[in-house]
Amino acid sequence: MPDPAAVRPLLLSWFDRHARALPWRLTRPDGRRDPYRVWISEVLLQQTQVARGLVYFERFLTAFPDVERLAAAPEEAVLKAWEGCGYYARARNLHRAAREMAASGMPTTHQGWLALPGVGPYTAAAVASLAFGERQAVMDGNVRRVLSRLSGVREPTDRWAQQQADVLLDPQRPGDWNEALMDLGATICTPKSPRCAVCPLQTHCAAFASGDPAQYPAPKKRAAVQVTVAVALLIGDGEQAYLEQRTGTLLGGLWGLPLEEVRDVDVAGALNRLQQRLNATEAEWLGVVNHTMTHRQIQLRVYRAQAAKPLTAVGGRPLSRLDHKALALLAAPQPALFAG
DNA sequence: AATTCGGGGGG
DNA sequence: CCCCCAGAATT
Repeated sequence: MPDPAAVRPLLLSWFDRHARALPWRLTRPDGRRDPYRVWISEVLLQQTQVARGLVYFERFLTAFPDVERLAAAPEEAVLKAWEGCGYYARARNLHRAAREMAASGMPTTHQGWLALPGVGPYTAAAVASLAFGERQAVMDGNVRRVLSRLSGVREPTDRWAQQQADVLLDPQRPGDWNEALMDLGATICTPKSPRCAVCPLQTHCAAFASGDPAQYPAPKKRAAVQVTVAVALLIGDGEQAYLEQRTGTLLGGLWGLPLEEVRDVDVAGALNRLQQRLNATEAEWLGVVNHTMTHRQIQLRVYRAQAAKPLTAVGGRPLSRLDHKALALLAAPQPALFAG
């Protein structure tokens, strides 16, 4: 653990010159960030890179400029704005939280924010410090890596990292300190090939002294990828189709083609269940779609059939990438061969 | 403490 | 192919 009194001015003066200009860092007259923008951006950036977050932030704020309009919108419109961004529980929780705020007011404290759905220790500390000036230290992937390196601790626990962050937090500029630590992690103290030569904390860093800073922290263990095979039925075409709203934790809230999971390698059985459920005609083979997610590999076998079901415009519903790929089997023209 | 939840960037 | 990303909720 480096000396906080020595490290704070070094990092903050670096931050004063090199802070990233980001749209959610718009500063209000009182010097603090706008809580709505901070909240939306923090949720958007959970497990999502900044470059990608920028695009969705723009989209989301155009659709829902303030918490009142977010609360007034139907959940499906919120998911539509979030479409393609992943971890859709974030969008559903954002919507629920907005409705709580519309009814009871926006919290102004760390504890108050923590009580909202989709707001955990990281997001509560970020909003409390950036928008309300509260002394709360954020601990995200960047901070964890920086702290691991400064102290030379290869396997930091969440508890350890949070305690380190709490002690290091600059009590005079808690919001700036938090952003500074994250900016350092994102632009200098990167996971691979950190740019130690230009790091303001180089002389205080145990990992730099070790000669191989990239070895800190040790990589996390990952769960095995689960392989899933499913059958989907396309009724309609690539633009007007019969869609169902998914429930449960996987892609919950999004819409997509009706599907049945294949068990015991019995594709025909799954297809039969699907046809019976929808009272559909004999199915025609369309093609296969492979979709990889972090922890799951889905092979979707897509068929086309006729059934007396209402068709809806695909573009008006929030769909996952998986379903967009399946619909593209029919919407896309056959790849042309070059002749001569 | 370990899993689960998307999708893409970058080595 | 691999790890990682301004994490949170559930088990």
